[in-house]
Amino acid sequence: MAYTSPGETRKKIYDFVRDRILNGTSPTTREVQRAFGFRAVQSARQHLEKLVLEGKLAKVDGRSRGYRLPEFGKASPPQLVPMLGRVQAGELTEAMENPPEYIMAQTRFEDDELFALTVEGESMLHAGILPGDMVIVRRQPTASPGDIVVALVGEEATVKRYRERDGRVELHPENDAFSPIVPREDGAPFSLLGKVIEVRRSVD
Amino acid sequence: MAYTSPGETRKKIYDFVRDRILNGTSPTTREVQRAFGFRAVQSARQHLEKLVLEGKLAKVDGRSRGYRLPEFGKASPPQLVPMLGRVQAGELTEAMENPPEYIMAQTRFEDDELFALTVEGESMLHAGILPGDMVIVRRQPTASPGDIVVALVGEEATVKRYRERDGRVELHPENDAFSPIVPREDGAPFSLLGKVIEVRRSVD
DNA sequence: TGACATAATAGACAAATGTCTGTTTTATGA
DNA sequence: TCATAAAACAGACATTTGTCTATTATGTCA
Repeated sequence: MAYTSPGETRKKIYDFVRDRILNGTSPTTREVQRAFGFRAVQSARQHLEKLVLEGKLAKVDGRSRGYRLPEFGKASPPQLVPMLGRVQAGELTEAMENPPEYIMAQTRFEDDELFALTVEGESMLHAGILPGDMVIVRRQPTASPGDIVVALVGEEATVKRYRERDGRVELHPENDAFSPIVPREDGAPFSLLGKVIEVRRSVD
Repeated sequence: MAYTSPGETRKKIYDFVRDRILNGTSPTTREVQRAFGFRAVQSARQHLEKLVLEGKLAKVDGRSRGYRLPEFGKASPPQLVPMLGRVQAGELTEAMENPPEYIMAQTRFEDDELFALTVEGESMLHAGILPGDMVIVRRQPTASPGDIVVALVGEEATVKRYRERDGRVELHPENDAFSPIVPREDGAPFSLLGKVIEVRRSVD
């Protein structure tokens, strides 16, 4: 390969490795070598090792494809959260047959505690949750007053704010056009599915 | 390893591989072998290849650490978006010295077009953007009416809705307690930084 | 120009890794 | 109980891959 000014090739190599890592697998030393047309492995290796010294890359010594993005070390690892299109009564069984869509998230909870839903209706408008928003939910059988929760009311899953009045559970919308849901009083039994821990909206 | 009922070990191997991939690197055949105490490489290999046949895993033949999550193939690859704490006037120079924090996103835009901000103030309350929300922004010098944009007004970055009236640009809040920002009229020059393409809120 | 750091090349070795063929053991269901 | 499929084991080979030592070429800067 032609000689380049110091740091010039280095930046390109960093971009290359970064892209490869984000796309699934860290490259090997020789893959970098070939990608840049080096005639010696050591050329690629020197650049990679220096990127590690500079802190731009991290590395697990000795392991093949051992280069990583240092950011991954600090943050919690990415999680795949299944998008549940329709919520079935009772159990929240994700349809494993037709492989569900996943979104990436980084939370402090376990993978299998999480699922995601698309919000329908405007009942939580005042809480900043709009129709079409995606909510990431942590499955839990109970909640604290003030939590925004997902509950199964009849056949439908709804997002509401969890309240307690006189020791009784109430699900409050955040929109004056809607009324609170109170158990027994209106005959609609509901079960708590979980607590909303994140809201996402694409305004693409 | 002791013999287990069909499919029992398979599920555990899938979970193991999935975890390893999400944590940075796909395992090798022999790493799976050791992790499960197989005395033969082929034992691990058989399970892995069957997981590929079942569609649970994807694979790049011949390459070391070639197993992947099939979801990655369908969706756009994850991107690292830098979180900009403070926005400096003029250029949005991300402080590369102190390595910035990153969040993961999946958009249809290029990596280097994106950055993220934390929203301050309640001027976009009615658009479902609350104080503390994180917005992912695509750098672009222009916008279309109706877009939610990030603009630099004086020294501060604000989120507003982009409007045009009589051929003049206006930045509208979505909260009656705030007033629109009109260039020249109130002497505050502003420059468009980009368009908000995603809103995220942690209600952890 | 000359000194020095960086970039690139050369060749090699041990270990890791993907892959293969064949055999043995166990679970499962008719 | 028997046939069948699945699970686990054995041993091996060709590449790939990380790593190393030494040398040559080029850019940078005084």
